Amino acid sequence: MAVTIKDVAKMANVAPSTVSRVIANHPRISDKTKKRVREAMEHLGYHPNFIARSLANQSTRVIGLVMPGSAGVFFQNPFFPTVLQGLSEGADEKQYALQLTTGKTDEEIYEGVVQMVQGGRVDGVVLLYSKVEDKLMMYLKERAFPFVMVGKPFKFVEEITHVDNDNFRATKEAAEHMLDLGHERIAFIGGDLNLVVTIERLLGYEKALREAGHPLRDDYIIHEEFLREGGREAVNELMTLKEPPTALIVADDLMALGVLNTLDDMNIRVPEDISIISFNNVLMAEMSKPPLTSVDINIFDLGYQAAKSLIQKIEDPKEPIKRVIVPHQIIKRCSCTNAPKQQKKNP
Amino acid sequence: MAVTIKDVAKMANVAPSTVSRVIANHPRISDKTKKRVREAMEHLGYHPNFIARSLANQSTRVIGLVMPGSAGVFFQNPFFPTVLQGLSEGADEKQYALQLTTGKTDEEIYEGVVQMVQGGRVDGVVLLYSKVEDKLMMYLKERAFPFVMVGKPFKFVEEITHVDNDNFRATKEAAEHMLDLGHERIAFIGGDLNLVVTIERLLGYEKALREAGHPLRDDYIIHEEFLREGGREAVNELMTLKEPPTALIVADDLMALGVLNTLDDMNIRVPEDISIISFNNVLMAEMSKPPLTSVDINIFDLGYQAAKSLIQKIEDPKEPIKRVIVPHQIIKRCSCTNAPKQQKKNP
DNA sequence: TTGTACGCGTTATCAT
DNA sequence: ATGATAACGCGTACAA
Repeated sequence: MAVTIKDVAKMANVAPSTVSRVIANHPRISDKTKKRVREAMEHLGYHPNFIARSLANQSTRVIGLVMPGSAGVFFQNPFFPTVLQGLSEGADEKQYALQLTTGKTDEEIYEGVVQMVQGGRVDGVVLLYSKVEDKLMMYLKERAFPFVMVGKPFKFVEEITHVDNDNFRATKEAAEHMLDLGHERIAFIGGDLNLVVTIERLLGYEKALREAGHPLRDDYIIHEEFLREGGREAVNELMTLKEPPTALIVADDLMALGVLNTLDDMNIRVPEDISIISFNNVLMAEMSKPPLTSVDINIFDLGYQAAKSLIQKIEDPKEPIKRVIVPHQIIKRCSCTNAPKQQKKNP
Repeated sequence: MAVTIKDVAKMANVAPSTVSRVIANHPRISDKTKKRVREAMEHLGYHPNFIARSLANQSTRVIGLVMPGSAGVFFQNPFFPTVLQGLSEGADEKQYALQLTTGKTDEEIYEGVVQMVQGGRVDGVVLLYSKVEDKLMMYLKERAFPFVMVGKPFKFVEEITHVDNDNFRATKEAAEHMLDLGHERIAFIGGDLNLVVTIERLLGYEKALREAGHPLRDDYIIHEEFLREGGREAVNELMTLKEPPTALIVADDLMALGVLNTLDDMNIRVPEDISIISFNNVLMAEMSKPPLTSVDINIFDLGYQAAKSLIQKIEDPKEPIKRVIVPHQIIKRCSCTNAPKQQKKNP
């Protein structure tokens, strides 16, 4: 059995409560006993028991992390480890620990989080995604359990503390970058339409084109959740249109890498034949050939701010709803260039 | 305040202990009361409190995950999310939760783990790496606290349950693959020499060359922990040797990608001018140009088996020391080809 | 400034 | 088959 507060008390000739107070650095304990108690702790190799402490305090200093149901793709994307790093740093600063939810299906995850929450395992929860209809979010909201969302809530934007980029504006700027380069035929390759981020980005894209007076073409908008061959056909289709696009806005670097591969197979050169800009600016973006122009969304910060905000909310329940917008910035590399003077049409 | 076992007891007109027994599905409780209690639980929306349960049981059903100190690079490597997925699945099956350690420096991490362990936050620990002198490992070993290591322990191989690949053999096979293709000038680019995996792989490489009767050349062995430009110079140096290698064994796909880039800048073609084989077979390996021949080490399984083994050890302390070797296999793609007939020398 | 006594929500032992 | 009671280790009114 481990050494407890009582053992320390006995050794220091004080009451257990006194030891407890020393641990909490209670002000009105004489320096003399403080010292004596600390020596006893040292001597016995005492370490406070978190579990007992949690039970007494009704607080665990643990934050639950919720991954989306489609964890497979989520895990593979460099986005995940990077937010995690941010969360880790934010949590660490305030001495919080991070706990992961496991579970494959949405239903399993939901159950897991309910256990976590009702079981008192965690003081708060971070939702690492934002999707359109989210039962889990509604559950947390209704119970008024402390949580923050990474991404923009689909509903109740004003009522949910969240950390997000301005994806609408970011994508608008990306499109405008292409427009500035003289492109007119700009296509959009987005991800899962159930994710709010996809919707926001699509909207930004559309807005930019509309403002520039360009028509929105359905055949220029693709949605795939592909990492590997998935989007091959889609890109193929896109590029064999009568009027193929001269510029591509791709919602994710990883997807862009796939697109790059497909394009290469089709003997279409980047950026000579087609320009590409993508999102996230992960490590691979700069290692690809050509290096990708990418919108850096500061993923680490997303995580860091999320942790910070959640902890604030946990520690002060009166903390108001907050919306943190993490800045983005276009990192220009080599995958974009001016539009060809006369835009070729496929025969 | 949440609904407790007592509330349920009151509602069902039984003692709290009876409710507890119903939860545990104790055999000698009449079906009638079982039903009555369950109805009450349902009605009140009762969820057991994990913390209280942990305190009473002296067990948390939580597994602690320890990342290496250089978490930055570790996080960026696709290795991490993939083991994590395996761990997650293994833990989930047995209803265990995963908790991460935070902390930047080795010292911080050490302290964090000690807190976790002594504080009773976790029932066991997974070390996600194996390095040469590991204070933390010694600590766990000496306390006889349940833990497993992903990778081969540097010392006490027989005394520490671990999950690993046969990295020695894997690398030997990789080198033999090159030898079979007629290569004689084979270089090795490894990672951090403090990691046991690096050592094992180096040894396997050397063994293969020695068996083939080829000399070991110091200038053919490089160690870098680079993801980006880091290894640029090293590769440059290697390729401007009087007798540059015709084949490269790279200890990590991500590093290989960097090498590929450098090579491209130097106008050295893969595989025409030089063959490359690397390790891990992560997603990027098949998306690169050319697609990389890579040794698949079944990272997911590494995690899955680690979780399984740890849980066994937690639940049965008499469980003997185990060593789990996860199989590997060479995935042949396009980055290797026959050695050039007459090996060019640089002028 | 310090000690006493109780509660946090469960499980487990010992009765009945 | 079930109930009372004592842990589990700590925090905290309340008392002294």
